[in-house]
Amino acid sequence: MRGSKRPLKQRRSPSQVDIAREAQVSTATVSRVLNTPHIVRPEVRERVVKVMDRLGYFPHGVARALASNRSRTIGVVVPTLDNDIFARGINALMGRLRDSAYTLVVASSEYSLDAEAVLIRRLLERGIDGLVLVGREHRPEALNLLRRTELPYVNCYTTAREGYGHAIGFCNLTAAASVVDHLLALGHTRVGMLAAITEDNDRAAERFAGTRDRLRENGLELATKREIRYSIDDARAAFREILAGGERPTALVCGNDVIAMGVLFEAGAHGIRVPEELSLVGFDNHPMTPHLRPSITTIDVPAKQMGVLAAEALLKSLNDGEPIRSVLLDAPLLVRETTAPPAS
Amino acid sequence: MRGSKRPLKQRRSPSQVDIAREAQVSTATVSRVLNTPHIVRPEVRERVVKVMDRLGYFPHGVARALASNRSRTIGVVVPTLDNDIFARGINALMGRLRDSAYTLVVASSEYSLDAEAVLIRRLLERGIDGLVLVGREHRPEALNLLRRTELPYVNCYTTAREGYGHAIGFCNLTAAASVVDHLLALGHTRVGMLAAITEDNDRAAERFAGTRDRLRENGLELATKREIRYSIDDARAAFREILAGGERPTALVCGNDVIAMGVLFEAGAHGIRVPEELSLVGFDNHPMTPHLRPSITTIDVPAKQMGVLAAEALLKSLNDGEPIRSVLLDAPLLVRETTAPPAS
DNA sequence: CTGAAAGCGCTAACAA
DNA sequence: TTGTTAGCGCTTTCAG
Repeated sequence: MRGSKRPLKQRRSPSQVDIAREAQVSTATVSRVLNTPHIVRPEVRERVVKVMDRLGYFPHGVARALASNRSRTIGVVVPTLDNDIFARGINALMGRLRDSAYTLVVASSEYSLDAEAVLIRRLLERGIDGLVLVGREHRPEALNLLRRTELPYVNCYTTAREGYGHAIGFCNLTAAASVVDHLLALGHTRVGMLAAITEDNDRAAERFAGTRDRLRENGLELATKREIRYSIDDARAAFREILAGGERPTALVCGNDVIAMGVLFEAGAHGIRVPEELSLVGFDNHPMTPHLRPSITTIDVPAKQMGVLAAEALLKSLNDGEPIRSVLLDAPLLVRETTAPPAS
Repeated sequence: MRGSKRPLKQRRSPSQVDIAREAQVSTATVSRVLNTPHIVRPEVRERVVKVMDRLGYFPHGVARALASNRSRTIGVVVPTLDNDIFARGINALMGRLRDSAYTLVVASSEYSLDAEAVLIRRLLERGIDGLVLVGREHRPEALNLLRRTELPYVNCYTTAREGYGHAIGFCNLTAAASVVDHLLALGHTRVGMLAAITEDNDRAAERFAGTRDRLRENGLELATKREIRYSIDDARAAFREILAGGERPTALVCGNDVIAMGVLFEAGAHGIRVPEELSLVGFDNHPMTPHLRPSITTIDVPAKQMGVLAAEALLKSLNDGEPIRSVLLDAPLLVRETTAPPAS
């Protein structure tokens, strides 16, 4: 419902009509001064600009968007901003858009694909020229909407896949595999995983699948597995459970660095030495991970780069009609101090 | 004059005209079904809704905004999303707005008030119904624009002050004072500060001023002071300098938790025991601080609460015409393990 | 290079 | 309860 009681008749700024009258030109000319100043006679242009300044004019973006069918706005839907990896990505995206005078509408789905679909629709209604999403899996309603409107959009934090739209990101499967390779090379055979919730989260699901499958390729099964939220406390609790269950592996792959930190802290509280008694790997390269003692071995996720490239792909598509192309970025393993050969 | 029949752009969805024709009603009725369904005869309403579904209609928010003079969009300008405290605040703000079907436009100023002014103007042009800012100090151009347009806005992370607009936040001055009180009570007399850059940052400036002034009230001067960016590396480097300069205080007040963590890590690298040889206090209650060993004594900044309250204040102002009121929240000191009496 | 005029899709008075 | 009719402020043909 629209709960408006009062008309809220705030006059934001003079209109082009006012400028036109004052500067003795047509509104079309005022519009030209704004959009294509080079085709206006300098003398006239200056007169108009002067009037604009004097009257404190600023363009009415909404009317502009309606008339031109371009809002100069990009939308982005992320699971949450509380996850550093998304905050970083958006900050980069935003920075790039700022330079091009585009604005950014942000929405968070809290890791629900249903919520994401609702938000995508809402953004579409509001009028966006392009859209950035996280992951490649989205609800069919949302995809239909995107197809019908032919809105340029790009999936991030994932890879392109037949029928899933373009992606500017990295491969969680191969990243997880490289984590396993590293652990196997160190001699680990009892490898467990503290994954993030995989429902509605294809990135988490691939980190899990990549880990499990690479182990299988080497004749191993996950020694233990749990799905938890991205929270230090949940990670600590889960690790406590693992300890209580006596199922402690020699190495633990964590769904992301926050989980890895939780385990690291909890291990410390139990006097379990990392990496001597337990190896730990995270994902994301959280800014804290290199500074902790021991520093955390992790996958370096190119959040900033994804943000910038997504912005540029969208801008090029919008401004130059250049088709969006998928980009597969590197997400290298950063071997640090939480991984070592297993004891004994 | 009727131009060529070739539409420049493909339509995003059928328009109300299409729905009206198909459902045998006027566009006004279609609009009513959308905005005030209860005043439309159920029979008609259902017919219209059915046609909307069949044709895949969704409202054109831009046109709606132009006609109604409300965009159902809130804007927010923060220094950066890379700072956890702002990411958290925005996430809460966003969550609250999502529930009310408002969208959020986010912009980052990278701690520049000039950039902030440009962004505020840009948001205003794009059409927002309300605005959330960080801090109380803003460029006069921006303030004039806000005044002229009578846009409802609220300053966060700060307090209200005569002539500075409404604020929903906490007091950095008294927070800093409480930090000093705590240190003095422990017996510290050589207190230093690693502040954040205070230029264009009234929050950082007040944290510094609050610390300095409370010390003075107790007949003490800052033992050492530096201004650095919010970065672990910069904090570590700055602390290294302090050590090299031989000016080491017994307690260090840090501009925020990231800085405190940097100092904590660097101290660890130098074998300096915290809190035995050095007490440390941060600001923000970063999610990591309670888990580190030693856990960091800090000011608990109510980021989430500010986000939610700011959203609610704006929504109430927009929907019910309720005036915005300033709110002063608590930012209590959380005494943890990095503070102890100085080694005598 | 400039002006006239037709809308963009919707809401909001006012009638009926 | 519903329809009619103006616009909202701007861009965009088309003519000149």
